[in-house]
Parts: sequence; structure tokens; C-alpha cells
Amino acid sequence: MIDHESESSLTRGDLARATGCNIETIRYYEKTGLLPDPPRSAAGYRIYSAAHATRLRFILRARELGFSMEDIRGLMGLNDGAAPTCAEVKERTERHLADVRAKISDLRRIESVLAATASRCSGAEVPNCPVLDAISGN
Amino acid sequence: MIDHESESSLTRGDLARATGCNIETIRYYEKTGLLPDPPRSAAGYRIYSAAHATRLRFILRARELGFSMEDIRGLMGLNDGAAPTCAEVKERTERHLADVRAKISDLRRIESVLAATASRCSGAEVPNCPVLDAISGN
DNA sequence: GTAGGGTCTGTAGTAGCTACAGGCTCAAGA
DNA sequence: TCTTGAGCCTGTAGCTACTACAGACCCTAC
Repeated sequence: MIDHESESSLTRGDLARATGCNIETIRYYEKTGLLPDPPRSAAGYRIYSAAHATRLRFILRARELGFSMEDIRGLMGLNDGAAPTCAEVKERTERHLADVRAKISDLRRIESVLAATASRCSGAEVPNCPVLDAISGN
Repeated sequence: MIDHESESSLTRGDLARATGCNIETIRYYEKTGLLPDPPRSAAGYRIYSAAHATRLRFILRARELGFSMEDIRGLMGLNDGAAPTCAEVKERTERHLADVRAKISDLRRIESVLAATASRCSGAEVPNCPVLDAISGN
């Protein structure tokens, strides 16, 4: 790795540090095709470029927004080889947004049940536990 | 299975229908110890009682409320053999409630980003996609 | 007797990682 | 030049909470 200090020749560890991504996750994304297989040094070490870093940052940001790996494949145009149309991206985003909203409303329902039952619970050693009663369906 | 119509002798399929639980999930809960191993018929068929059904309903309800299997083990007193104290239940519930609230706030943040970017997206064939730009970090 | 359903077991698959063992390579210091 | 320690390589196993399937057995009804 002669050119180690150049801005666009990174080892896997370098890429991990540069993006904050777990080093094993990089290999995982390669295995699943989200990241392209990088060229290798004579000894078999992966050699990443700035383009790889950009792409990995895209993936990580999309994951932070809750997109599935399958979604991300679509957003990056890996399914059909071509960049996705704006309409495709919009549709995928809105479907995902609907999922997120559904999850939020599920969690809010859960939250209200938990908060209500926990507040009724004294924490003292009493025979009837409101939490366990609530779960038991009373 | 002579006593098939009695209220407290159920096959695995009966229990699944009675609780709405997937039949394989019942076996899974047994394997992981959430449900006790039921007695068997001469041919090796599981024979469940009403007590098993009650316990399974408890588990399913707790899962609906987002408790992990580990949490449920604790709520049912399977870790130390004794029923948990009220304080233990309350603590577990409040920890879980905090998790739920954290997830809600994560999702709300995600929702607002998605909603904002999706709304800026016309869906038309234009060069710059606001969604992809947002993920790219611009 | 046989057809069909149900049940039995073990095992593999899902998403999205994460961690480890055992071996190789590379760079820096003595 | 040799050594040491860090980093990299591969394959594989583990995590949560299920779900599904194959191939064998069993049980009931016709």
C-alpha cells in the first residue's frame, strides 16, 4: 500500500474510520452487493477509492433513515442496472414513509398502555400487579 | 386423543387456533423455555391444558406490547424461578417504556426528513432528485 | 384399506449486522 | 535482518423472533 496517504486509496480500516462504519459491515455490504467489489493489492488487500466512501456514506445515511437494504438497492439502481427514475424514488420513499408512520402509531399505542399501567404500579410488594394484570388481559 | 372436546386438552393445532398464534411459534416458545414442555400422548403428541393457553396468551400480549422474550422471561419469573417482585416488574416496564419512547422519537425524526424531501419531489423526470440529494448529505 | 389431515423432528431461511479463529502481510524499531 | 504488533484475509457462527419445509409417523373417516 504505497499510496496510503493519497486521498483516494483506502484500506478497509481507513474506510471504516472515515465513515464511522463497522469494519465488518463493509465486507457485509460487499457480499450483498450494496458496495461493489473493490480492486485488490498484490497481497489481496481491498483498495477503496473516494467513490467507494461516497457510496458507503449514502448507504449509511439511507439506513439511518430506515430504508431497507432492498430499498437502497433500488435507490442506487442496482436492480435493473440503470439509475432509478424520480418517480421510482418518490414511490419508494412514500411507501417507506407510510411504514414509518404505521410504526410510530403502533409504538404510540404501546407507549400509552405501558405508561398507564406503569403509573398505576406502586412498586411496593402488593398482591396485584397492574402491569401483569394488563398483560393478562384484565 | 380421546378427550379432544374437553376444555383442557388441546393439540398444538387447537392451541394455535385458540390463541391466534402460529403453530410453529408455539414450538419455538417451548424450545426457548417461555412455554413449559407439555405432557405427551402415547404417540408423542403434545397435550396442552387451559393453563398453557393462558400462559401463551400472556406471552403474545407482552410481545404485542413490544417486550422482548428476555423481558417476558423476567415478567414470568423464569430467570430465578420465583415470581418477580412488583418493583422488578415496574423497573422492567419503565425501561421498556423508555426504549419505546426513544424509538418513537427516532422515527419521528426520520418521518420529518422523509416527508420534507418527498414533498419536494415532483416525481417528474428532472435531473436533481431531492430524496437522493438528502441521502447524499446535501 | 386407504386417503386426508394432523403431528412429529430436525434443519434452514429471513434482516442486518457483529464477532471470532486461524492464517497472512506490512511497517516500524532494534 | 529479524522481530513484533497491528492490520488484513477468509469462512463461519452468533444474535432476535420467528417462519417454513421435508420426510416420517399417526389418527380418523369412509
